[in-house]
Amino acid sequence: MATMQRLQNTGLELFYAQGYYDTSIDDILKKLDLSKGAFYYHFESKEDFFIQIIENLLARKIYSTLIEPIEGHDNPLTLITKCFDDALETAVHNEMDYGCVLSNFLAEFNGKNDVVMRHLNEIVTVWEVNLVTALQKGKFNGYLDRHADCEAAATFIMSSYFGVRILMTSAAPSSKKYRFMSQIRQYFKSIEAKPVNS
Amino acid sequence: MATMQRLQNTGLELFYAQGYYDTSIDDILKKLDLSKGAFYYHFESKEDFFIQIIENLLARKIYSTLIEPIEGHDNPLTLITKCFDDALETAVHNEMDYGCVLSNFLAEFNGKNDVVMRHLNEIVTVWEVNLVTALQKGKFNGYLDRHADCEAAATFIMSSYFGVRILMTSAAPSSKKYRFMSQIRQYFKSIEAKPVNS
DNA sequence: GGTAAATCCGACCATGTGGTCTTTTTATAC
DNA sequence: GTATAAAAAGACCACATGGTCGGATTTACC
Repeated sequence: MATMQRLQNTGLELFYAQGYYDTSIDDILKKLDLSKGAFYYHFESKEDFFIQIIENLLARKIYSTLIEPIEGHDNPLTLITKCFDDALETAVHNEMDYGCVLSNFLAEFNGKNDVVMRHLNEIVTVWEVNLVTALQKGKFNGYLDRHADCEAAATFIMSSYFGVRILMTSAAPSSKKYRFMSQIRQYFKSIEAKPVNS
Repeated sequence: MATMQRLQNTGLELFYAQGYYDTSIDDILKKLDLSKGAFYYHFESKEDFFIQIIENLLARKIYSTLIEPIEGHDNPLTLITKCFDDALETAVHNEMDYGCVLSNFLAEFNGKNDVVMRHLNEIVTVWEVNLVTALQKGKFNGYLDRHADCEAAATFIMSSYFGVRILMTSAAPSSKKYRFMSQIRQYFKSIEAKPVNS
C-alpha cells in the first residue's frame, strides 16, 4: 500500500519537473529503488498511472491551494487576492518551480491525449465553477459591482494566474509576482461594488 | 535550400502539435518523404534544429502577431485590444489550436533545457520590452493614467494572454475569448487616463 | 508451521530514438 | 563527356523506452 503512494508521489514530482513524455518509468523506479514488477503490479500502464496521479494528488493539490481558500462568506475578491498571494509566494520560495502543475500538464497533453485531457479539464472546470460561485455570492452580498460579469471575471482571473506562473519561471519571479498582484488588485478594484453616493 | 525551409516549417508544425520530446526526427522526415541524410546534412542535432526554428520562425511569428501590431502612436490600450482580438480570433477559427506556441514551449522546456530556454526567454523579453515601451509612450501621450505602472501592466497583460490561450484549448474557445476580451477592456479602462474635471 | 495470496524482482522483448557513415544521386562548371 | 562538390539516401549502431512474464519473497491468516 505504501509502495503505491510512493510511486505516485515520486511520479508527480518527476512528471512535474521533467514532463510526462520525458520521464520514463525507470526514472521513477530508480529513484525509489524499485523494479518494473512493482510498478506493473499496481498500475496497468503509464497512462493509467498518470491518471491516478491526477485523481489522487493533482486534484487535491489544486483544491487545497486554489479552491478551498476562496470558500467563505467574506469578500471573494479579498479571498482570491490572498489565495493568489500565498500560492505565488510559495512558488517564489521554491527553488524547483516549474510553473503551475495543472497548466503545465494542460499545455503538454493538449491535442495529444484526449483521455488525460478530459481528466485535467475536469479539474479546470471544478476551479471555474467554484470561482464563479464565489463571485456570484460576493455580488449578492454587495461586494461586487451589480454589472460585473462573474463568468467573464472567472475566466480572466484563471487566465492571468496560469499566465504568471509561466512567466515567473523565466526570470525574476519575485518581481513578477509583485507586479502581477498590483495589477490584479487594480482589476479587482474595477469590478468591486461602487460606493453609493447618497 | 528549399529542403532546409521545408524541414523547419514541418518541424515547427509537428513540435507545436505534438511537443518537442514526443516528436521524432523520423516523424518530420516521413511527412516530407526525406531521409536521415538530408536532415543531418542541414542540421547538427535535434536541439540545433529546434533552436534554428525558434530564431527563424517562432521569433518572427511572435513579432508579427504580438509586437508589430502594437507599434504606433495611437492609444496603446486600443492597439493591444485589437491585437489580442485578432490573435484570439485566429485561434478560435483554427481547428488545430494547441495554444500559444511560445507559452507551450516555455512550459515544456522550463527546467529541462537551459539552452533552449534562453532562446525562448529572449523572445519573451522582446515582447515585454515592446509592451512596456508602448505603454510608457501611451502614458506620455496622455492615454494612460499618470499613476499607471507600465512594467506591472505589461506583466499582467502578458500573463493574461498566455493564460487564455491555455484555457481556450480546453473547451468553448469562442466564449472564452469573448469573456477574456470583455475583462481586459475592463482592466484597461481602469488604467486609462481619467477625464480631468475642470 | 504451513499455505495461499499479495507483493516485488529482474531478465527479456519489440519497438523507437538520436545520431553516424558510406554510398549514391543530382546539379554545376568546364 | 567529365570532374567536382553539394545534397540526399538509407543501412546501421548503441541505447532507451513501455511493457511482459515466470519466478522469488513477504505477508497475512488459519
